[in-house]
This record gives sequence, structure tokens and C-alpha cells, in this order.
Amino acid sequence: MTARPRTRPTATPPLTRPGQALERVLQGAEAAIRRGRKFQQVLNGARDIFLARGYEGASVDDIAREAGVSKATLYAYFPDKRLLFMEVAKAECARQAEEAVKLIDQNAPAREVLTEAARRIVAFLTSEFAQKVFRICVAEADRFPELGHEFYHSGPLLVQQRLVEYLAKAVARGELAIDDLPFAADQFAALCKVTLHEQVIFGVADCCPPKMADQVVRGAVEMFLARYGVRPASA
Amino acid sequence: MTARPRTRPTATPPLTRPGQALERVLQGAEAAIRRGRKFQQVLNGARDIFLARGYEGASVDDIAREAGVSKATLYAYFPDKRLLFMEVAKAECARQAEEAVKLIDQNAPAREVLTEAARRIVAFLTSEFAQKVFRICVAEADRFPELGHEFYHSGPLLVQQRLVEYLAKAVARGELAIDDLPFAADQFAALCKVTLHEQVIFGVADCCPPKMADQVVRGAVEMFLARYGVRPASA
DNA sequence: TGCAAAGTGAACTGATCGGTTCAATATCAT
DNA sequence: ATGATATTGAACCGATCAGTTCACTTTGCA
Repeated sequence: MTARPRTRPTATPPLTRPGQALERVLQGAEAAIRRGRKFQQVLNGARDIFLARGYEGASVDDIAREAGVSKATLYAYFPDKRLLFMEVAKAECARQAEEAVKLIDQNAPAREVLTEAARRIVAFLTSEFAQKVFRICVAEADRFPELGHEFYHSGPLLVQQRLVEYLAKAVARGELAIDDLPFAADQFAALCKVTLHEQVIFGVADCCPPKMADQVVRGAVEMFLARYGVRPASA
Repeated sequence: MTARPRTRPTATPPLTRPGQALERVLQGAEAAIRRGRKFQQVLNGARDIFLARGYEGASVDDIAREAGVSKATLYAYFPDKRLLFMEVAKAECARQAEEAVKLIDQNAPAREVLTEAARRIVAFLTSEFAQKVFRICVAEADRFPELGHEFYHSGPLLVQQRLVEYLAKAVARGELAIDDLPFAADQFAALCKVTLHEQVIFGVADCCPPKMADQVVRGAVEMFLARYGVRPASA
């Protein structure tokens, strides 16, 4: 234990090679906060550890190790653990939003549109990623009020807005009859959570049988159309 | 720090076989767990602190102080913090179950029964108590798988079972037409969570406007009947 | 009244963790 | 090459916390 030959065979994760062209390119469009090369590494490591162990369960040393970065570097970027967590959560919410934005052909028949929407919502809800983010957000909503809001706005609320957007068109076309669009959208989203969400959150179902997912999707569409669908004029 | 007499005759946990008159009396009806007078105090204090601060946030010293009991006594009853938490959570779930059991007159018209059921579910979901238990259970479902199961079984699953019980009768009477009873029950429960649950969980809504609660209740009943209600034979 | 069990308080251990510091080193633009 | 900047590793601090121990006091029954 004298010379410390700096054995660092795999110390730095291969996320960013020495050639930092990518980094510099990103600098332009992104914020001016990125003070150094290891910024993204820190964020990635933090995301992995936070997602795996929650806020309290994730130690800063673990994060630094996972990120392949020294603790000093980490603290050079983020003044404290709280802020690091907020940053990670915000980034993840943004990603979630992007995913949700890819919506569906608004002009297809209502049944098709709703079925596809339900399928995507169900798929997202049952994804491991969504579960973990949800878990942390629920647990830490007391400690980080902003986090709760952030998650709600870029999660459930965003979905609601997209649905309202579509439902309005469907109503205008006479396919549906809805008076309170946001409320109806929330109902639809709620119907997509049936059974699955609770079972997954509480670890009751080991896996998520696609059969049940199908049933939920079909059930949601069926019920929504039963309530808001315009029958063919009793012809 | 030399002799270390190692006197452990009492072996802290007072498993107390002999000499407990009161103890023995209680043993009959109650469980065989109540080993001493302060047992309930510990449980109550633990419940308050856990509910207020979550698992990690609650220190054993705080719990002992809140319970008006020495830490030694606390550890005499519960070998560790985990088990204490499990015990508290179990007790709370049982209480929740009792509350839910008080169901409704099964023979009233479907609309009335469903409305009252929805009202109770909504009231429970928006209660501060339910929120806190839910928050902890979600957060700790990883660390305590049993806890997740316990909560699910004495919470959502119990409600589902009661609803199925009723729905079966309503179907038999020809008021409703349902093929998959448990699934329909889950759908109904999901409809009761619309908007409210998410807003409350993520701290978006400061209070819980009773107007919205009413809307959710009426919306749930309306939609459920639209889907499963038996129309008056198109007369 | 006496005695054993129940309960107490306070100190202590060992470990973890968030955050700081700093001298040594690596990287990169010039 | 050179100097500015980013990064490192490791030691360290202070705080917190779960859990232990023990001499002592209280309680309740016989």
C-alpha cells in the first residue's frame, strides 16, 4: 500500500469516451450547467441507484461508485443529495412525457383509438420503470412537494390532456357524447388501472399476465363506450 | 470493561411464563402475545410515529418517547424495528378491514347500493389515514413483501370481495348483467379513484373538494350502470 | 411485607451516511 | 510543453440510528 499504481482497469464506465465531441455538441442546446465531462455519468448513476433503492436507501457513495465518479466530483455538480434526486426525477418525468406524446391517429374510429390508448397506458403502468418511479414519488411526495407536482403534471395530467384533445374531436364528429371531457378522460385512465396497478404495486402478481392486460383493455373500452358512445340513433 | 459479568438471567425479552394473573385472563380471548402492561402503549406510539414519518424516518427513540416507554421495554416486546413495523401495519389493516365490512343493505335498488358503496370508498380513499398507510405500504413493499400482500388482501381485495358478494345478488335479481364479477367489482372500485386518488397522493389538491367527490361518485355509478345495468327490456 | 417480574434511564457499541477537505493527478485547449 | 481546469481517492467529521447492557426503581400479587 505504498505506490498505489493507480490500477484503474475498468474504473470509468464506457459511457463517455475521451473524445467528448458529443458532449460539446449537446452543450449548445442544453443548459449551461454542464460544467464537466462526467455530468451525464453522475445523472445516470444516480438514476440507476435511486430507482433501485429509493431515496433513503441510496447512499451517495453507492451513486458515485455506480457512476464511476468520485464523490468529490459528484458534489462538485450537485450541492446535495436532495437536489440530485430532484434532477433525476425531473429527467425521468420528461422521458415519460415524451413517450406519452407519441399518441395515436386521431381520426380512426373511436373504438380503435381508445383500444390503442388503453393498450399503451396499460403497458406503461405495468412496466418496471413506471413502478419504480411511482413508488419513489409516492414515498417522497411529503419530503419533496415539488416532486409530487412534477410527476403528476408530466404523468397523469399529461395523459389526461392528450385524451381530452382526442375526445373533443370525437365528440365533434358525433362519435361520442361527453359533457365533462377532463372527467371522462380521467375515468378512462382509471379503468386502465383496474386490478393491474394494485397487484403490481403491492407485489401480489409476480408477473403481469398479458391475458389480464387484454381483459383490462377490452373492459375499459367497452365500459367507456357503453357510457359515452353514441348509439346508431336507434335506427 | 473487564469482568463483563454477562449476567443475562432475565434475557431481556420477558417471555414471562409464571405469575401473570391479568396476563392469563387476557390470554383466553386475546392473543398470547401481550406479555406486559405497556404492550398497547408501544403499539400506539409506533403507529403514530410510523404514520407520521414513514419507516425510515421514524427512529426507535422517537417511538419509545411517544409511547411513554423506555427503549429497553420496547425491545423487550419487539426484537427489532422491522417486526414492530409489521405488527403496526397489520393492526392498521385489520382496522381498515373492520370499517369496510360495515357494508350496505344488500336488497336496495342497485343505484342506491352502488352510490352508497362509492361514497364510502371515496371517503376512505381521501382520508388522511388511508393516504399515510398507502404511502408507507407503497414505499416499503420492496423491503417488506409480506406487508404489500397484507395490505392488498385486507384492503383492495376485501372491498372487491364484498362488492362481488353484492353484485352476485343483483345479477340474480336481474338488476345487473355481469359475466365476470370480480373484474366488474375492480372496475367499480377503480372508477371511485378517478382524479381524487392521484391528486391526493401527489399533494396536488390541498383539500378535497366535496363537490368533486360527489362528481366522482355519481360518475362511477352512472358509468357502471351504463355498462352492466339491465335496461327495462326496451319496452 | 416481601419478592419476582416489569419497567426505567442512561450510557455505550458499531455501523452508516451526508458532506468536506486537500494534495495528487489527469485532461485539454493553446 | 504549459497552465488552467476537472477529477480523483481517501481520510475525516459530526450526526444519527438500531440495538445492547445493566444497575436501579416500580408494580402487583401472595
